[in-house]
Amino acid sequence: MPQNLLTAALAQHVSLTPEEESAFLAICTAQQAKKKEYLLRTGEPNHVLYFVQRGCLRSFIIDQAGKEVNLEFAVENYWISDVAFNKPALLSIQALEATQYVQINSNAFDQLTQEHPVFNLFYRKLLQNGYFAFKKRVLSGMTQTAAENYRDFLLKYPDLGQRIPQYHIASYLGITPEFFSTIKSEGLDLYLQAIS
Amino acid sequence: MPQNLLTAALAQHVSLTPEEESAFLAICTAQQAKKKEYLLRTGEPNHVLYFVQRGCLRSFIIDQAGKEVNLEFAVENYWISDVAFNKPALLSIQALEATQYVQINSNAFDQLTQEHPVFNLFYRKLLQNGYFAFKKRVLSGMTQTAAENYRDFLLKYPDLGQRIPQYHIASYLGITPEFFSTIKSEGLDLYLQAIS
DNA sequence: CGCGACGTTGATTTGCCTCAACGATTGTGG
DNA sequence: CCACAATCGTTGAGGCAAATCAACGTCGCG
Repeated sequence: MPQNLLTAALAQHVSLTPEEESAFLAICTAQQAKKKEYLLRTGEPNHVLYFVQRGCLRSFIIDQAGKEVNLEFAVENYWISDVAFNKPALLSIQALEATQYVQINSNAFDQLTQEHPVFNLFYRKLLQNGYFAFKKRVLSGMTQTAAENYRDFLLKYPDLGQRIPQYHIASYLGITPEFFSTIKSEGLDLYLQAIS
Repeated sequence: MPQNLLTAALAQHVSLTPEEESAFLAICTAQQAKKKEYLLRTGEPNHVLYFVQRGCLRSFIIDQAGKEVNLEFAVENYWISDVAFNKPALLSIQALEATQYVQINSNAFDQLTQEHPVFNLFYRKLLQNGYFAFKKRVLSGMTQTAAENYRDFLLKYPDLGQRIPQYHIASYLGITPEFFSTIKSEGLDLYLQAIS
């Protein structure tokens, strides 16, 4: 199992003894998904946390009009999951590229935290980061224009624009592919700003 | 100290022994704020979690254009805080009515979790609920019209519209007071739908 | 009583969407 | 290995949602 990325991601949040680290790795299972493969579908029972080692996953819903709306992308070194465990999933999760990932069962993780309380802190930090990111995104959605949100996207996912279809990015930004196309052609300057 | 609401809010998430409950109450301090009083300002050190017993708090930022943008309201029985502890605050928190609340220091809470691990679970649930709510709000922002978001607001805060100035609600919805006024006059039917 | 804060209304403008058409690229079966 | 279809990105015309700006009425409060 290629554990380097995963253990590095752990170390980013908490420092672990070798025992703790191996107890954690014991509840992880390495998986791979082909392009377009579903890991989870809305309504299915949901009790898994995903960590991407290579490739790209997306989470999305289908809105009232029947359109897919992308909520998040998870590329290398990202965690992704539905919103609440042990309930029917709100989101669907799908691979956009051939993807190597690790999955962690939430019940096994709960057990792990009882034996090794340090993982409470780890999970808390994970949650706080996600919470923080989405609070900021709500604010961005209220205060910024689509072109500015695109600039933020470029900073967060520098190379993803070259890896997946553009309409997925448009959907993530909450705009149509047509308007996204317009933004890009008008706003090359924004890109230059972003990478400078 | 009026503890009934607070202990009920705890019991909603975890079941506690009398010892655990009193250990929790020991780190809570009851406070009150006058209308318009600030509990926290952007940039200040931030290490407090708030629970509202009576009245109303709001969290907001000032955007690039200098306008206040409301992120959340906390009325009776709501928790509210900035996004990350022990960092300069991103948000400001202000009372919109005379407010009774309880504040909990995050460091004291950390200590509490070490003595009583059950509070890890409590905090985790609090975080998950908040995370969940904001993920849904990002999606709502992308898929719904302002009138539909207003309907959601009415369901979440049934009487708040009668308690605070309308422009605060407009700001929370991400629209101008003028357009909010238009929505309301056109969309009384939406309200009737919402309460039915 | 008078002033300032608040809500409303209307005219105009902007951001973004819908629909339609059209190249370019990809991939797949023959 | 080619031909054709499907997928994808782009462009343009027209339309709707919401913003901006300005003016005005109302109310609560000093």
